[in-house]
Amino acid sequence: MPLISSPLSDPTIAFPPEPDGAANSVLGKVRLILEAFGPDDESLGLSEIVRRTGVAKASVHRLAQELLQWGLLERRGSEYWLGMRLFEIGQRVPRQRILREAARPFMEDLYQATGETIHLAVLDGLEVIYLEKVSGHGQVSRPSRVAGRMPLHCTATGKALLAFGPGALFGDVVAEPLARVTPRTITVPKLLAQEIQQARKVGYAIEQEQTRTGYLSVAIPLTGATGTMVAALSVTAPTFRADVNKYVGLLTMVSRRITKSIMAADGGRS
Amino acid sequence: MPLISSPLSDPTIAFPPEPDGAANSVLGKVRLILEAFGPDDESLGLSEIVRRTGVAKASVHRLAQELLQWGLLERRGSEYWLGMRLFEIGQRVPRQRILREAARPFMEDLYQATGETIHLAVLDGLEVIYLEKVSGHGQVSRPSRVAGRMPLHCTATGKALLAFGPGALFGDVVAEPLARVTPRTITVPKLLAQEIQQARKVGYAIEQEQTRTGYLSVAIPLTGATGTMVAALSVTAPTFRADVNKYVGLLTMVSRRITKSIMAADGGRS
DNA sequence: AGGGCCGTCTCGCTCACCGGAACAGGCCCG
DNA sequence: CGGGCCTGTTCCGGTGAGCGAGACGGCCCT
Repeated sequence: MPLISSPLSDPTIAFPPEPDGAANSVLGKVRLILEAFGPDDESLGLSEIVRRTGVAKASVHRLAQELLQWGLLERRGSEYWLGMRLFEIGQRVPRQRILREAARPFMEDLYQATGETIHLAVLDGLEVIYLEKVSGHGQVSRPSRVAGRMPLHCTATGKALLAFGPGALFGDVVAEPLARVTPRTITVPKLLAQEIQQARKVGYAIEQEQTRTGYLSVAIPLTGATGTMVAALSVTAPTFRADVNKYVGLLTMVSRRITKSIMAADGGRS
Repeated sequence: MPLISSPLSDPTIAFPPEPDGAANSVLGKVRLILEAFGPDDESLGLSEIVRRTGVAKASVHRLAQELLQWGLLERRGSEYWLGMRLFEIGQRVPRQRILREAARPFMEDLYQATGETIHLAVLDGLEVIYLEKVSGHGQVSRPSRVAGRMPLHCTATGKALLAFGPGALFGDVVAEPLARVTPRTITVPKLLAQEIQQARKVGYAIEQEQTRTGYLSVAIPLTGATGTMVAALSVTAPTFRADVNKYVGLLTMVSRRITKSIMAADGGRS
């Protein structure tokens, strides 16, 4: 909303880089345009994009034409949509492609054996990001999404990553206050540290109604060729019918197989 | 390989726009850089990108820094990788997200009922592009990939799209010679037309060893809210154990359910 | 017919971008 | 050892790609 910090001052006097996120480079504008599309937006009109980005209308129009030609945007009527080519390029990203291709069939097995939701997640920044999800018809109100992000401290996959991932991670996470997601979410660093310690001991992480009331999750780490932690695999089930021991058994078995599969496919990196 | 058309001439004398596909806009360069990463490339060095794109090294370097900051590229050592944010943005593309989210659980059902590979595909240009794939551990040599492309005339999903998609499509496809993928691939437009006609009559499309020897596929169209064709769903199985009638039955049942599900979720568009 | 949206297009100024060239480090080979 | 040859990185002056205020026409409301 605040377009310019001080409307009276000559803009040339203001801080040249303009402290807000906007950039005056072409790429900066393109970034603003593409990120103007929220996770739930289907399409946006040109003026709406102008409103959200703060970029001049003529510029948005010009850049949109070029993005259209590339296929990063598509157009129906006078509405812009994120284009298929974005999906295509996104699927090439190796950090998700390799893991996903290796884990997919095993996630299928897990789903068949449990009938519950299976997640594959990796660490990105200080959050987990879901690479893949296998689930049935269960209709919860706000379901998790592929490529969706979640905090580390309230998810089973997040705890697994905290326990078996980079050592400095825990410190960074508790540096900021831990968000309360449900009444049972752990927001005290000390308690979280205990859980992580417990996870290290038993080899898996667990979360009960800390992400969604009525559900619990069990997660196990996946290690890459070098022995470094790269991802986590989890089963999520309604608490009333969850069988934690069963899940742990299945996950440990599958985890070994996936690790072996990754090492066979990938030479050594990552 | 041919760097400059005539190595002796002063480059400033050469055609200023350089007739090849390269663009002299920032976005054009960025496109070249991102598309320098082939489907199987994991990482590229800066010089390799320069070689593939033909963009000046200083420019690639500068743009790469900016892409790095955005997260579209990542870096380990001195190698560039396509970055996680690309995956994230790609998953927001509505044309795949909506369909995929609606179809996912049903594809799971199909897989459980058949044990065979299930594909979800849409039309993009004159090819099919796979939005989703559910399969087991079967290790074929060159497996299909999510976001991979295939010709329309040799795949079951492609024929379904030809039969129930836009009317002008067939003409565009046969305008160019039909590539032979296996010995059984149909390369004669007349024969293809007959198959399409047959598909229209029975309501599904079939393909036997026209994409891969030893395998057949059955596909069914999925219609959106407006009644327009939007996608196709298929079962692929080794010919020796394939049960076409069973697949047709399952697909027709599931197709109706997905269509209903899409209409419920999506208001009316697409 | 007026006011408010919308998308489109023009046009001269100017600053972001360009890219040749120089630089620093690693590796192999003579 | 030193001289190629390969990396990735940095500098810097010239310039044209990109910029955005503003004008314009179409559409839907009052």
